Amino acid sequence: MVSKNIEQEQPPVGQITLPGVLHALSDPVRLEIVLKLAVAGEIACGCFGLAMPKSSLSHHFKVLRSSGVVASKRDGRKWVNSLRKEDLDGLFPGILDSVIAAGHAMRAEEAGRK
Amino acid sequence: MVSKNIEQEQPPVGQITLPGVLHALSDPVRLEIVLKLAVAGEIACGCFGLAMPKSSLSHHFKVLRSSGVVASKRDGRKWVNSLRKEDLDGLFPGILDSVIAAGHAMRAEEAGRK
DNA sequence: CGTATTGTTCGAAAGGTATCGAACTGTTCG
DNA sequence: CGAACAGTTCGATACCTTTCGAACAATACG
Repeated sequence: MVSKNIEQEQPPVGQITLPGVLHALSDPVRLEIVLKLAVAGEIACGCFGLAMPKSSLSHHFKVLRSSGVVASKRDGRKWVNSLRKEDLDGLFPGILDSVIAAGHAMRAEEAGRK
Repeated sequence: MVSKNIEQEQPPVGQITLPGVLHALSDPVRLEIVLKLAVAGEIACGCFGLAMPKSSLSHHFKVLRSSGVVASKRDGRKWVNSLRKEDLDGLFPGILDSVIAAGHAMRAEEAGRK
């Protein structure tokens, strides 16, 4: 039996909902995660520069997975996370791209205002 | 003094945040309100076919206003609500349009599945 | 096998959110 | 003025979220 639970958490395309996705993206920590994934493609959970306990990060990844935004797969002893970009683009064209673009702009502006 | 409180609730463009907007849109009731506003342009609070008490509706409008998604103005004894489309498009290009399009597609699919 | 690594799960505390009924404010109209 | 209307505000309840530490599982490596 291979990593049973996590795969079940990730819904098929037909079960992804618009409010669910928007809710997942509406948390600053999760938005940050999505922005990094958008740039890096695939990252393990621990490789974010976020100052949080592992359990908090794990919670946010669970929300991202169960809403259908992020896919996670085992690779050795890490988990490799990636955006479900094709699924989301097929369901809600343009949303992911515009949120990512706005999120990056937001971060750039925050950095400039420091 | 003219309708003092409500205007203060509506933030200037500089105070609208991406997580705030996404959170406002992530509730099914509020998403429904936004979709109707997108079609109708301007609607009074009571003119939604939503089966809810006035106080619940009022709460959702408050969230929509304080996140910067909706503007409300007095007109006689009604309130006229409208989307802050230009402000949102300026801040987060494409997000509102893609959410509205996805929301309408979602509703159409729900109707077809009845 | 034992240990380190990576992340999950559990339980609890603190705060936020949705929902509702009842009371209230501001506006129009007779 | 007084009644009707449109929506807000208040208080209460129930639920959901975020956050954290501690304990647990799965994998890799010596």
